[in-house]
Amino acid sequence: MLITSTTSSIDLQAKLFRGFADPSRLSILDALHDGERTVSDLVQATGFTQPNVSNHLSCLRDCGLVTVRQQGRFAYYTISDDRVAKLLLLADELLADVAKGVYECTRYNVKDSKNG
Amino acid sequence: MLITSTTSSIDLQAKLFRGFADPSRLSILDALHDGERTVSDLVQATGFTQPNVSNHLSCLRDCGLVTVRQQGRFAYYTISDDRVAKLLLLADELLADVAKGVYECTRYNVKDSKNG
DNA sequence: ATAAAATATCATTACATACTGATACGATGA
DNA sequence: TCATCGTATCAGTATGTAATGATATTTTAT
Repeated sequence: MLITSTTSSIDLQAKLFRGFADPSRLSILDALHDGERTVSDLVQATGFTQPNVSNHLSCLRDCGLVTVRQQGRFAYYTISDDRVAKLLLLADELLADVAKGVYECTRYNVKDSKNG
Repeated sequence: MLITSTTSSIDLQAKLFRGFADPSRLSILDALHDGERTVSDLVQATGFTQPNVSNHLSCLRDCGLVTVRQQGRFAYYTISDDRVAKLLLLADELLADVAKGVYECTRYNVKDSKNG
């Protein structure tokens, strides 16, 4: 594979950010903030359906943002890297100043993560 | 508006990350890294069409990630906040370790930002 | 006044992806 | 062995959004 198009750093970055660009996944990451949780824990914490949670987890796992520890029929998920939490924190800080603009931005409409 | 559903912090965060979750917008932000640029500059730097660049810029502007300075018929765009660059840098660092997983993640397929 | 340049906006189209319901799989306990 | 639990996977659907081409708007130059 010589002349093939290498996936640029920018494309990977975009893909990484997509991992964070969904309220469901953010809710899950938020629920993982205090330590490892089973899928059922996360289902209960978020109110999402179990397949939905599992799908998002598999996405986050593939991207290396969370890791799994299998124990019996339970799967314990954890945030894999401190920088994930760091990134979320930095985003929150930035948001504190630009929240109004983000809120009013009509380009994309994120549906409410709660009371769907 | 009393009983209305307040947009949660998580929804806003997701929306903010969406601003970064697109290769075109990242390319534009990347091109803005060294200072302010006109729309034409960005069109040339990225190879995207002018309406496309303008659309993304208006999105980034609404979200407060870039600011504009009008001068004659030119519009000079700048990254508005240091933390935007900081966030991108942190993402790059994280990516250095999880890139393989992100690359192999099949959940979403970001199309190549170059050679479209 | 006219033409050209720089930018913004609009409608349309095509595609990506989040969600759901059904189901399969593996592990545990009776 | 059988039933149940926890989790993963799949196909189908609906929706959101990025890109395009056309056009409007404002500014500068001749």
